[in-house]
Amino acid sequence: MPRASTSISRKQQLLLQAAMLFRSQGYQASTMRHLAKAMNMEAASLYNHTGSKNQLLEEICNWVADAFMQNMSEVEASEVGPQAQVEKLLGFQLQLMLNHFDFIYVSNRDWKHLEAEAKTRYLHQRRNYELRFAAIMKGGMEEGIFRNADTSVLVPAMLSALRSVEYWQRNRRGISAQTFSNQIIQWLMHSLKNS
Amino acid sequence: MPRASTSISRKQQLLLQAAMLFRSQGYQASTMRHLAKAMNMEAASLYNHTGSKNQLLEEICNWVADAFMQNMSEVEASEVGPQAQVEKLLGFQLQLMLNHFDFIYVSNRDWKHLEAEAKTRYLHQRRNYELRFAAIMKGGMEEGIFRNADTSVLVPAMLSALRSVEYWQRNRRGISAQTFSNQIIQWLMHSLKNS
DNA sequence: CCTACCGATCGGTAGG
DNA sequence: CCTACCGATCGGTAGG
Repeated sequence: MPRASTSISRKQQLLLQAAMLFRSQGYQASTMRHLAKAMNMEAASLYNHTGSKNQLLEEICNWVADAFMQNMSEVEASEVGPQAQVEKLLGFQLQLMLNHFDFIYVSNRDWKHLEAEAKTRYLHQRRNYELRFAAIMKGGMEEGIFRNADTSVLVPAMLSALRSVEYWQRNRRGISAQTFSNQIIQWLMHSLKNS
Repeated sequence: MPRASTSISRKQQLLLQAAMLFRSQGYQASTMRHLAKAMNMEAASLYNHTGSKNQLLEEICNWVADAFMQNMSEVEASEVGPQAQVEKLLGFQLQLMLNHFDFIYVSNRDWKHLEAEAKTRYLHQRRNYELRFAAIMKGGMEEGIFRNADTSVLVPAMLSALRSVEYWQRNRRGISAQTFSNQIIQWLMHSLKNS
């Protein structure tokens, strides 16, 4: 949840640093002492800004889930055809993954360490996102715009394909983020074509 | 490295249990005491079968990397066209992912916890696999069989798409592993078509 | 925001 | 393969 401008609150800094640390070391391997160092304070002082290490993870996952759901709602509200909706959705998701890589990476990998209720909520939102994505796809198939396929296979496969941003981030090949994003979208949209 | 038949050695059992535990809890969150329980022994006794917890991870990742490389070599040796080679490669990889899910999942997520040399070796093998995959793809593009694309984007995207087996494993939808595999391959091969 | 500190747990060893 | 145990480190609290 980075703000564009100045005056970022201490709490926001903490969340940013936590996401960065969790991404590079993994949630379990990340220690509050290490996080404290990144914040230039003692470990004990962190507890003035968060209730626990797990709460930081929860806030990261919640932020990501909310962002996904907001994108979905915005796309559904747009009065365009299935093809444009899917393209818009993929674009939104890629922008999210590129601009907030640490957050998405951590939520994707470390949601298993959420506590029971938070984990259930997270998984429900994920499932909901997939179902609404599948609904758009099905609409497009019925209109004959997309080739027929089992959306319970195709949608997860498409979403997984987007995770190749992880490859791109690790060793940014010559191309820009925007070019990368465009090529992925172009390939995926082509893969749906009916011809 | 599960054997099909009986008389599986104690060491193999340990590796299997470790992979299962690491997958469900993550490497860092998995304790030797928990692993010992799964093996019906005390934690100290595990050290008669392995040098350390990290060695177990290393053996898991090595086994996976070797399996990938063997598949690639077998495909390269086959005297068929690019289209059949890619299809074969995808089939091999999916079978591997479906039959040895724990091993692949752990190596995909927890290789970061390998020690320096092992990590370097692992990443080199991964990179090598991707490059050889890309070479096959380029061959197909030059022959006009595949539509042109930047393989440094396309190959990681295809490999990422295969990771949707994780979705399938989590909540096996009505379809069988073989049907799932066929549908993914069909979709990916279609996405490469030049028309 | 810090000093001081604790109870729990971890990977691993000694010695049999 | 077990009992006994250790040094290190962890998340978190007390009290200011």
